[in-house]
Parts: sequence; structure tokens; C-alpha cells
Amino acid sequence: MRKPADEADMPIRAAGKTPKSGHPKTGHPKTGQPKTARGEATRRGILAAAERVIGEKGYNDASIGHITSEAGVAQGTFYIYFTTKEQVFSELVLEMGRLVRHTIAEATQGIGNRLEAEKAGLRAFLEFVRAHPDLYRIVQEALFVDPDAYEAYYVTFAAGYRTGLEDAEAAGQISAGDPETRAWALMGIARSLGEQLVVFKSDKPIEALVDSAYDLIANGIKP
Amino acid sequence: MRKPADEADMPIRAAGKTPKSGHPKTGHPKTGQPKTARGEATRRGILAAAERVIGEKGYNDASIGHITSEAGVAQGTFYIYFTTKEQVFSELVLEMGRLVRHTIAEATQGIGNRLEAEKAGLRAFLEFVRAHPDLYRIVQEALFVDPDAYEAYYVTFAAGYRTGLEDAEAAGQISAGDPETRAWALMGIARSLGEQLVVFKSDKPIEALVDSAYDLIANGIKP
DNA sequence: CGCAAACATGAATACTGGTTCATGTTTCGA
DNA sequence: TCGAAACATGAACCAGTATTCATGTTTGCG
Repeated sequence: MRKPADEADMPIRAAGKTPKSGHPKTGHPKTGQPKTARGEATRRGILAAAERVIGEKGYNDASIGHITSEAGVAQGTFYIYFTTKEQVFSELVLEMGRLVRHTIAEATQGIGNRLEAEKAGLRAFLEFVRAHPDLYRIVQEALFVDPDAYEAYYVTFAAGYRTGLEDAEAAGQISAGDPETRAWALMGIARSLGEQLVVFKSDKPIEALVDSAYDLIANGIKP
Repeated sequence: MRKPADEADMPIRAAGKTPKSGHPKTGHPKTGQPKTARGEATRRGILAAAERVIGEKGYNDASIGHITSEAGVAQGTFYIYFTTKEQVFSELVLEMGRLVRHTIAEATQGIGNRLEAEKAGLRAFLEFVRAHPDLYRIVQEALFVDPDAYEAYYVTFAAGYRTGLEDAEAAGQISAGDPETRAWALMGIARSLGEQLVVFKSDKPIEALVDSAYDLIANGIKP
């Protein structure tokens, strides 16, 4: 009997506290990729269950048992598709990054005016986090569970933001100013308002938040 | 003008009588308060060690053994002064809140102009988090370890911020606008820039960050 | 069909780490 | 000075849980 990936392939020697420097740029998890429609569905189910359970309970209180029972499979099944609990978490962070960027890009597509794009992007972001509170919390927790993924998430986002601001400044659509710091500051605004919605469960309508924030972003608070 | 530096001064003793930080089910902070100078010193040592260890390793990887060995005491000693691992964490979050509010209140004291106070407060905050990266990370992690403390931290802060903005608006020092949303947005800017320093280890000088952010806060990005 | 390979199971393993406790040591008021 | 309370110790306890494995079951394909 050939046992797959038993001794020669991937070192799963996680004994003790190995530093375990995960590669941040592994876009393609080569572990236990399903080769069948059935396996594909099972993997998806586990991932979706993990999103719900980890989002609600947090990484440490979400046990593999919780996740698999939520997914309706046995515990061992988890390890057919994921090598470790941390891996499924990382994959969720990656997915969140892709989803958010895609959502905002779509919402701002075709808007020539940067200020208007800023407004549309903020609205899209807030609507997204309200619709996906689990994913939002997961990204926050990544700071402690998977710092590389956390950094990748924000650095990638900031880089795109920054070039957008540079282009807008060159086109005379916004005033001059350090695009790097501006990108981080504007991300901070969006994040903070999103947190008000998801974490502190504010019932303020998104449109009101967007309007107020837009006024601040465009005009500042000078009298 | 009376700035909201209300209870930000008392360094100790505040743990036993916090209005809302008690957990609904476990809510008895029956901490073994020391009754001797010797006990007082030991308790302080454990708290300081916990700040270092938890700040560096994170809540879950920071074991009681780590903390006590860092503090130079036996494991059991921990439970003379703290009923649980979570309690020492909560106390650190409380302390962080008090320290930050106190620091900012002091830095903005006597500044009559709100915009100038905004600048000074931001600078003080960034300098504080650069000097106390451990405490900064601890507050972030509180979202998962002690959500009540996390909420208290930000809600308290936002409340003070908000009334400050209301007063400034009434005095004609800033333009009109929803003070609640503005407070959260401005907090988000500070937090994001602080994170750039502490988490992403940016070597940008604080003064440059402050200047850029101030320009955004005061004037916006409209051309 | 028939038979590998893929998939699934869930009990067993291995180990971590928070908390307790029986036993000493130090402090301090009377 | 002395005894009780406060303080300190660290080994042991024990619950939880990530991961493995021997054993079935299903699927795809010749």
C-alpha cells in the first residue's frame, strides 16, 4: 500500500515549537488538493465552516472538532485537505484579501473622479464588512495567528491605494500630499468605521457614515 | 476648558471598581490584593512581566510559566494575586487605556485651538505607541481575549473625543459635522499610523507622519 | 465488473498549559 | 518574642485538543 506523502514529500515535523517560517508568498497551497468533485465539495464545506466557527469563536476557541462537526464530517477528514489548523486560517485571510480588493475595484470601476471613487469605495467596503463580519474579525486576528498574512493583507492594499492617490494627484484631482501616509490614514478611517459596524454593532446607516467621512476626507475639519 | 482627563490619573486601585468591565458570569474581581509592601512589589513585578511576555508572544503563547519565570517567582505565586490568566490581561488593557488618555490629555493641555490640539495629540499618541509597542498589541488582542475591555477602551476614548469635537464646533474652531463619526474616523487615522510604526516597523519619522496627517485632517484632499 | 486511488471515519495518541494544593518561609503587630 | 496571617514554592493534576492512523467506503476508469 502506498501511503501518500508519508515520509518523503513534506516535512510535517511540527514537534515542539519550531519557528515554522511560513512562506508569505505561497499563492498555491500544495497540500491535499482534491482530485474529485466529491473532494472538492468537502474541502469547500470545511473552509466555509471554518469561516463561520473561527469568525464567531476566534482562532483558539475554534477547535478542529467544532469546525468538522459544523461541516458535517469527521475530524480526520480535515487533515485530508489541510495540513494544519493554521493553514485553513491563512487561507481565509487570503480569501478575504481577494474578496475585498475585488469588491472595491468593482465598485469604483469607471469612476473618473478620485473623490467620487473614494466615496464609492468606502461605501462598498462598509457594505462588505457588514455582510461578512466573520471575515473581518479573522483578518484582525491574523495579527497574532499569522502575522505574515496580516502584513500581506494591509501592505498589498496600501500599495494599490497609494498608486491610486499618486495618479489622482498627477491628474490634479486631489491636492498634493504624501500618498503613503494618506493611504494609511484613509485605510484607517475605513477600518475604524467598519469596526463600528461589525464589532460595536452600530445601527447607523452606512450612507450617513459615508457622507460624514467623505466630508472629512474631502474638506477636512478646518472651519 | 476642562479636558476629559477625569479618572486618567489614579494609577493603581482602579481595577476593583470598574463600572462595566466585570464579566457577566465570572464577574467577581475578587483579586487577592496585597496587604504588604512585599506583596505589592511582587504583584507589580508579575504585571510588568506579563506586559512584556504577552506583548511579545501574544496571549495564547504566553504561558503562566513564561510570565512567572520572567518575573522571577514560582508559578503558584501568580494565583496569589490574580485569579486567572485572563484577569491579568484585562488589567493590562485597563492600564493601557488610562495611560493613553493621560498621555494625550497632558500633551494637549492648555492648547486652545482644537486643530493644534489635534496635532499635538496625534504626535503624543504616536510617540506613546512607539515607546510601548507591547501595550499596543495587547489592546488589539483584547478584541478576542476580552471583548468587554476592548469595547470599553474604544468607547471611552471615542466619548471623550466626541465631546471635544462638539465643544470645538460650538466655539467655531472647526467646521460643522457629525462629531461621532468624526471621532471614530480620527481615531482610525491615529490607530492606522500607529500600527504602521509598531507592527510594520516603519522608520518614517513621527513628525513627517504628523504633518501629513494633520494636513489631511485640517484640509482634506480636495484640490 | 473490478480494482486502485481517492475519500472518509473516529478512536487513540501525545502533549500542552492553566489551575490547585500541601508544604515551607517571611512579615508584622501585640 | 511569638504566633498568626501573608506570602512563596513547585510538583502534580487534569481537561482540552491538534494530529495521527488503522480501518472502512466510495468513486473513476479500463
